[in-house]
Amino acid sequence: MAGIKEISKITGLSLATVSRVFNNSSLVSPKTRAKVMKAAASIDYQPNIMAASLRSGKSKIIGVVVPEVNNYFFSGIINGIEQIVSDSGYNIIISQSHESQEKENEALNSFLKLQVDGILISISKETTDFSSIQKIIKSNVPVVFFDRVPDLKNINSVTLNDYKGGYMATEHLLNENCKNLLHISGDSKVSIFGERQKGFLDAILNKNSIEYTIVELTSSIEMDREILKKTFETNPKIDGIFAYGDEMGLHVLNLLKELHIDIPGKVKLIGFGNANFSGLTQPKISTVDQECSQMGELTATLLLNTLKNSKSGPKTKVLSPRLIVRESSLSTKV
Amino acid sequence: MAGIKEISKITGLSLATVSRVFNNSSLVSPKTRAKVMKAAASIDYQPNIMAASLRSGKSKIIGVVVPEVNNYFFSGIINGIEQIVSDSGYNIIISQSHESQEKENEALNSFLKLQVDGILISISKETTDFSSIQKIIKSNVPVVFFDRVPDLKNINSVTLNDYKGGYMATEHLLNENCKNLLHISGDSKVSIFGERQKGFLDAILNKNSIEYTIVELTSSIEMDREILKKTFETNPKIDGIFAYGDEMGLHVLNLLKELHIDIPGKVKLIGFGNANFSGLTQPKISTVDQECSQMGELTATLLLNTLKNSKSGPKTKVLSPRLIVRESSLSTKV
DNA sequence: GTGAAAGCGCTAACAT
DNA sequence: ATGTTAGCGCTTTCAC
Repeated sequence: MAGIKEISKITGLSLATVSRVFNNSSLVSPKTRAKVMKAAASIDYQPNIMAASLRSGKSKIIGVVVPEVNNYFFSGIINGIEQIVSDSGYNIIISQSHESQEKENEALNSFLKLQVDGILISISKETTDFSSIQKIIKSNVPVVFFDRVPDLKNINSVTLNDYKGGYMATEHLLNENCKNLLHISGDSKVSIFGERQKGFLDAILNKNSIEYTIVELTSSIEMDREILKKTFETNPKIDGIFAYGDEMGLHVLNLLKELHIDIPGKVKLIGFGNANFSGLTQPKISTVDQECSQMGELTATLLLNTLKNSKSGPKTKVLSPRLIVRESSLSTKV
Repeated sequence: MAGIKEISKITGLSLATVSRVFNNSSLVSPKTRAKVMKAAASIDYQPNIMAASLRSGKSKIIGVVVPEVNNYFFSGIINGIEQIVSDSGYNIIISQSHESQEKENEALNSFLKLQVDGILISISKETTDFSSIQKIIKSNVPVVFFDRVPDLKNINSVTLNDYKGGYMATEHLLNENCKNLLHISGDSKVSIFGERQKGFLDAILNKNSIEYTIVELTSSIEMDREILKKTFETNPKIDGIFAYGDEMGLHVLNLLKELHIDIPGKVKLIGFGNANFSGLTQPKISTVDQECSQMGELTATLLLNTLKNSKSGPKTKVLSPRLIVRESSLSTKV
């Protein structure tokens, strides 16, 4: 591995000067800079980040923890992050928690050992013990939470207004003349699902003659199907469904087809998340967009700013969701 | 940041001894080891990987480059890799090329600067210039290619037998009595798509009275739809379609529904990749499974072995695909 | 089984 | 504008 020493030898300049060239210090003459760059090219020089980090205390690495990478929403966020971070000289490293508290802690520890300069994280559904997270915060590594945030004070966060999203989705069903709603909720202890549920309830509040059911599904899809089947049998008057996610929406679509219940004829359906397949189903699933790319960009920007002006106090940003009306929730075919 | 020095101070032992404890050197007495561990726990010690790497020349980091992370296949591979690597003490860092040669090179360079111990990569569709890759290989960082491999000699690789997959898919359509086949191909210059196409052609070879068409789609989905529409108009006798991927299969499904052509009644369809949504469509899409998890595991194992026995010569592994028959290709409804 | 000391490649005072 | 030098936190001979 050819290093800075080699370049110093070739050019006859000191290590310091060579180093300065690569750190864009203004205190180098153009001639010297050119000479160094030429030598660097000739030996195919790659700066050793490890050494630089060790000395400077800055690794130029940002750690990102997401529950799952194979997910339209999170991968959209990652793309947003990459976009912002790419020309700032930082590298990002991605870890998946696979919705496990343990793996999340492992990832966080790895990041610490790697001396990352900052951490971006959306916590797992399972995470209820925030001690690891608080350890990180105390260790003075800046953290920005996105989408799924822990219930802690004084943290940086970028979230979606899930309450509003739930409200909008429900309101849309009501506008389409649904009278008997079903909300298929995720685990309401997870912040985002709880908020969507609240939005659902508040949209119905004060509306007359609207009935509703809520089922909270947290198990396997096979079990969920059975529960839903029972729900439809018990409650055949259901004419509007708000599913907490598009994937669940797709399952509902298939289940109702099996039960020979027409969507949107008999029952209207709306999902959440604007997954890539939601516009490709039959009928196309109405949904709520989560502005993932924007969320990624904001999250990264927030961290980058914190990295610049060390102490600026915790910042919070809440994005507004966007209703996307497609075929599954419309009485009039499009 | 509490370091090894701190522990040395607390325990009264030398730096060397403390270091040995964390490196599982056998030359430490159990008593000493216990004392060190206790001290480490008391100050919440995290080893500094940067410093260790710098000194030892081993970063314990493996870099992974994939075209896209939001993709059932690649994320499956990543999971496979994680599984193998997790209890080996290595960290993995993931970069996306987004199918761009330039971003791929950037990722590779970042890895080099980070002094990764090894690289796992599936090259982008765009990559035709292998100079960056050859640079890495020459730099003695072990590389294992998976799925999409460059046309180079003496490389480690784990691939799917895409030829066989194409053959199987086509044979299946023939067995279902299709007489006029359409193969929707990806860019045949990309190794995997070229192989699938060859498999398609060979399966038809020597079969009597089978007609076929191949369209190679490499542009946007809107353009692709137009091309396909024309193809069906020009060639109304098509009764079997082999699409190079499940996403394209889904598009075909929707397009044919618009054109009021029944699947599988009038036309049989098979995709490739076993994407997560392919079993959730109406009808469910028949496909070819790529054994992604197994591929990830093998890829990681191959690298880990190379990392152990430095020079063992390039290894090559080819996996067999698995036919998954669902509704879209069956005459008899399931 | 343990310790002393050199040094990995680079940066950042400080000096010139 | 350039050079000298100390040292980041750890590993690793070599000595005892």
